[in-house]
Amino acid sequence: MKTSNKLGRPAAFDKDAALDVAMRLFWKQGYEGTSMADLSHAMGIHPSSIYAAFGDKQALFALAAKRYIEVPGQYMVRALAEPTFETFIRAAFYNTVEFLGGKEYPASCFTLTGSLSCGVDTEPAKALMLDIRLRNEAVLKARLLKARRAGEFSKEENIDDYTRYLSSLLSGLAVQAANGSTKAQLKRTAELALRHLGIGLLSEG
Amino acid sequence: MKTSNKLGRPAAFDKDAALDVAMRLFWKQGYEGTSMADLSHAMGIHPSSIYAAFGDKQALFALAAKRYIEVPGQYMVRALAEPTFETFIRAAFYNTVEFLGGKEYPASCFTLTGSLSCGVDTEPAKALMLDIRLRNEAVLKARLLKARRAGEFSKEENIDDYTRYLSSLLSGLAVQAANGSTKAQLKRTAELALRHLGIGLLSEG
DNA sequence: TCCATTCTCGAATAAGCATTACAGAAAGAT
DNA sequence: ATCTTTCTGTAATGCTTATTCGAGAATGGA
Repeated sequence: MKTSNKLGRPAAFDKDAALDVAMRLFWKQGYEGTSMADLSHAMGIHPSSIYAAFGDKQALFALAAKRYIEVPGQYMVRALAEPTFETFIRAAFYNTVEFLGGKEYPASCFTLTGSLSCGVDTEPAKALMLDIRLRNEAVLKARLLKARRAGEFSKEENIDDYTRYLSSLLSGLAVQAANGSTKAQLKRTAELALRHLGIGLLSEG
Repeated sequence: MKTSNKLGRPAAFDKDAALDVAMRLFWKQGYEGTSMADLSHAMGIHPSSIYAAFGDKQALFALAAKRYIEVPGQYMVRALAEPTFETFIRAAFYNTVEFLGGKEYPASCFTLTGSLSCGVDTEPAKALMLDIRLRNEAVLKARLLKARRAGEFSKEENIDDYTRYLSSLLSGLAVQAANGSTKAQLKRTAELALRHLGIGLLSEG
């Protein structure tokens, strides 16, 4: 597993690039729909080298999920950098539309397509996806609390309820993407959501 | 496959009851996560009897999906019976919350957990789930058109966009249910959605 | 009673699955 | 150049998968 070792034969493949391929395949086909043979073929690495470099299938999936969070999943973190509550919400929806409707990655969201349901013996994968979804909700909630402290968010509103509502709106967009919505359609759906939230339209994109 | 035949040994199991069990298992574990051995065990029928009665796994899944539409999936059809647009929307959200939060069936929606992603050789199952989701959107759209004709729905609003927005709101609730939301939490999320749609609160339930 | 039909059940099939054992190859260190 | 370490690729592992074969059991009709 050590990559910084100078002894021995060097690996013939780029570990990050291979992990990126695995992430995309899990994203597209889900944990159960992706076999080690599929992965070996797509990554261009023989199975035993995959096991040597990443561990077993579940470990590889966990690493793919980690990469998902750190690379494409950063779209929500970028929205968090927005200074005000309103610009944050707008950026959250805008970035989500870009993310879901873009061509660089499979449509829909890794945390849903990765494993929404599964057999009893692959539940760790499902639990991992659930964990990420709940973490994202926690991040959203923290931002709402910050907005409340800044006086940008009504004290009448229940933070937990509003968090779940926002989360469900964003998940809804992910399902729309899985349904085949184009980026333009996703954008108009997001615009409707923002309008009903009482927040202005998306900026150009 | 004929059930109305009077000749030969009669089946030792109730076909409808067995199909109901299969539906619930596919609903909970998804197409790929459910093996024929799982089904055989849960249905209490030996594999060859399943093949004789329902055909192969994909055919059984299709029959389970048909049953889903005709029995638990009727919650949206019941909402369609509401006389006005506003009572329809309210009933749609209320019934969805009852459906998702109830204990009779697995949490979340069959059309998502059944197969949202899959390997290349099980794509018919995914396509079937997508087809049902798109049919449900079409039903929603037809109701919106009716509401427009009745003057209950603004002519300014784009019907297709509004349909997709409603659909994404309801899908979002299904993901919330999969995330572990209780019925009470789902209800409050739905209430927020209705409030932002400009429609009154849910009636008691 | 005997026949025709259809179901049940255990066993078998062939393919695919995740995973690993092993032999050889490639590199840096000495 | 040799040694040690680590990677590569082939082939095998044992298990699970969906599906079917064939023998026996159960029924209604003649």
